[in-house]
Amino acid sequence: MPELPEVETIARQLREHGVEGRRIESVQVHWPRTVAPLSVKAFAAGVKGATVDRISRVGKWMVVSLGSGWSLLIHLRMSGGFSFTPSAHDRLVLGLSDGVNLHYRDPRKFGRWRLLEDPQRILGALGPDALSRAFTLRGLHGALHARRRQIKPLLLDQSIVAGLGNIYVDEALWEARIHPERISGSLKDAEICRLYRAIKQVLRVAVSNRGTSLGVGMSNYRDLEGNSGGEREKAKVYGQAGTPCKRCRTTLQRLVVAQRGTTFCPSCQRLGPRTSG
DNA sequence: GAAGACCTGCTA
DNA sequence: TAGCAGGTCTTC
Repeated sequence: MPELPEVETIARQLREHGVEGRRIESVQVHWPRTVAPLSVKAFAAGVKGATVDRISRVGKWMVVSLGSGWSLLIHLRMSGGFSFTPSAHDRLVLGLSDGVNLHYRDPRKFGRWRLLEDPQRILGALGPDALSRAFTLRGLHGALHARRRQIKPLLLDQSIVAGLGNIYVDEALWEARIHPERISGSLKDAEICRLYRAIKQVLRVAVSNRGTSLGVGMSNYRDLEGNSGGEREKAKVYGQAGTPCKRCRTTLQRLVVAQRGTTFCPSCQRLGPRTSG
């Protein structure tokens, strides 16, 4: 489910709901793999009694800094989410001070909670966060020209830039008019510039819309208020194969790039030089 | 790189 | 019933 904008939305809502400052009084783990490689016992022992100091986000990781000096790093993967009320797929429940229960649900059980003394052990492997100042045009240019890889899988690689997933890569490439299979090292300066701006813009708009919802297949993204997000309606290409391109009216096409479903405009996003016109 | 593994739920 | 899904990790 979540890419950068959804994780950002959830982190903000946890803060707005006053989770920061609360003490974790109880821990229930219903799906032990969620906290692997720690045992449920070790995980609970490390978390119980700690205070939630700060909730932030790096890439797709939610970072919960604890009063103990340790950090809880939460990755929602495909279907993780939070609620203050129980639901069918609760995998972990934190009992907070003042009787608040924070329920982590995750139907597909891919999500992971890591308890670490040094969060850099995980965050250090990430590239710059796509919405941070550390992600620069120069840096993107260098990363693209340093390799010869298809641009889409490169942008999905969290060690290059952190936060993009399948939806926003397709959206950004459409916005920048770049074919998803273009080789990174072949992109011209003007294209890289368009791409850089498109990534920032697409993510900023999505954050201001409080994240996205799939609608196709599993529409289980819900923010803490139970809203499904508004970005879906505004997707320019994701999930829109077969409909006209919003820029040129050409029918959007679907293909598979690096094993990921991909939608693009065959007219706006060309692989090679135009053969005519 | 590519394919499989990890999982469940929804749609065709 | 098969096939697909917003993500990563491991193993060829």
